[in-house]
Amino acid sequence: MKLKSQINHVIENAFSKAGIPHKAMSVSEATKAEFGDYQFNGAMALSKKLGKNPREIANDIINHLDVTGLLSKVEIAGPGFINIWLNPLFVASECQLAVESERLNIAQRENPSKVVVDYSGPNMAKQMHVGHLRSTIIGDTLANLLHFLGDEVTRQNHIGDWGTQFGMLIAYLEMKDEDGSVSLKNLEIFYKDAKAEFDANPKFADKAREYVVKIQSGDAHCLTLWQKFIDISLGHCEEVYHKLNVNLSRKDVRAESFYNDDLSHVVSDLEKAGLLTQSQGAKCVFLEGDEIPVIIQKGDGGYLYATTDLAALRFRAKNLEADRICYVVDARQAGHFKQVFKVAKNAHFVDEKVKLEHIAFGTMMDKGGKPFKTRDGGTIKLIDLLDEAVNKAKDTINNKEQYTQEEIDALAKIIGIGAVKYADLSINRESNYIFNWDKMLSFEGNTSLYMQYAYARIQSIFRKYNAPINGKIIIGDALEHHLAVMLLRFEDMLNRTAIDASPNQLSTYLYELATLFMRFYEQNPILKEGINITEETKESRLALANLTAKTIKQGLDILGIEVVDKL
RNA sequence: GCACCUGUGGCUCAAUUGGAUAGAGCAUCAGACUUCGGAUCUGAGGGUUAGAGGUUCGAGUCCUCUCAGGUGUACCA
Repeated sequence: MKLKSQINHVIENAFSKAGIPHKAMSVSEATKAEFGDYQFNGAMALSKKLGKNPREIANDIINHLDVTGLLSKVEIAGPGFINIWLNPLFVASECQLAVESERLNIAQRENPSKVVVDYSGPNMAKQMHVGHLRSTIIGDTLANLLHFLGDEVTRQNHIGDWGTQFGMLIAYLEMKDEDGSVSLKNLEIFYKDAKAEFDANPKFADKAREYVVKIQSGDAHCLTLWQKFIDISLGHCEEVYHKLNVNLSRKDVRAESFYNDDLSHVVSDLEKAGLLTQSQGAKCVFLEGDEIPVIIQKGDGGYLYATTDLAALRFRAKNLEADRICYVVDARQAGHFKQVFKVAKNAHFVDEKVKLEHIAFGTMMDKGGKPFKTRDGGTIKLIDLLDEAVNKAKDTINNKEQYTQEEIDALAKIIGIGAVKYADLSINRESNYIFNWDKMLSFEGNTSLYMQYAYARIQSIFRKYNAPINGKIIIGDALEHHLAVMLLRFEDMLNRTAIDASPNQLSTYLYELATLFMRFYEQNPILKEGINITEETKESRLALANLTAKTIKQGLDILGIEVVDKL
């Protein structure tokens, strides 16, 4: 439920009844338990505008506050904070609605947006490495989240399948004279071998250059070779997506080559709009305030990154009719996107009201805090990282449950992949990322395993109980109240996370929720032998545990992390 | 040179976008088990939020300067 807006509504009513000629600002979650569940800090801000003492204003507000139903207590504290306690009966009945609802009583958007999320974008000439991890899983999480909230999401995998290097690669594939299934097993080696041949053999180099032109002009033989190469390379990526539990498939691929035919139109349309300037032989757009222009067409007639991006932006805005376009790309390209977005709007390729967002994430650093260099060979292939994570997870499984080898494999996959994803998704995406193998594969503290464990414990209780869980939720003590309010905050948090496109808000929430549940569970036993609680209390606690489990599962599901009933 | 980003306990990160006494995890130390699953829970120590000014009822958050690090900076993507 949208808890905040309900409380805000009550405050707004008090504002109008009290005759305060201002819009009420939103309440926020209380920073401490002793301050209640929510707090309203607006009285201080209004003090100057109204020429009144903030405590007086706060008093005015609470005197006109309709506390029936929703709230149980309000209090003025400090300079004019209004502390708000929710009515336990209201909290209980809302939790009840959530636990009985298919989607935890979370509303689908009334006015869904059409959102394009551009993420992953691997280069077909190379194997995916650890640097591709962030774009892939942050983008996937964002797409999952927006979809869950009811937006119309289009995932776009803007793969790099076009450019001069492909002439060399397909010429080499042809030389190898096989279908590629052997030679393309390792793209790094294939690329290196092709490059060596290119440097050593002038005849081959000529052919490679010739093939570049031929692909671009639509030569059937070369296009067949090229298609074969792309298929195999894309197959490698799909293997990674599958292991990563990422929702990207072929239908989401809209490659660079897709926009190729439109590039000349981009140039002519910019020309018509009077935005193009010849400079040093190239066709450029100069933007106000920028020293460096956006180069649209090179001196030799070739097109650039920016040209393709403009074509893609126009396609997404006009053909896909997007209201919001999110680019999940490394923060180092901030300047590029700032410029391209501006050009797209100036040229009316994209309507002014369309939101263009660069969902930037920090650079991958090594342990010494230096940027991870892709050229120095030091890259770790993504697929190897994932396999390592799964192997490491296998070692940590204490085989109390007497699993079969097959079950262990399945479990290790869920734990290991979850750990890798969570390690990444739980940190603020904008800060630089220190790549640390140990931390990434650790299963202690704030990791996905903690949430998975909490979930499994709850399922274990249900197995023991072995009866339908449909009791009534009653808030029995402060800890239960705290847990229940946390559960009701889920929807507000998801909406905030969607606006900011910051998965770490979701992971922080889940960790807090799981921690709170563990405390609740230690303090308030449910089925423990020898305890003396009423049947009502037991059923209420079971229902709260059930809602906790459902919420954890739903949250992890958005992050693309699976849960299991037994660990 | 110019522009942008970052700087929070020993380490890795939070901080509801300007709110009350800056919170977690790891590590360290001390507790709780014939476990409703110990992959857990309870507690302790550890901070002048890089530094100096400023704005205001109130600053880790906004402004200015300094220092340190990172990134970008015309035909690669």
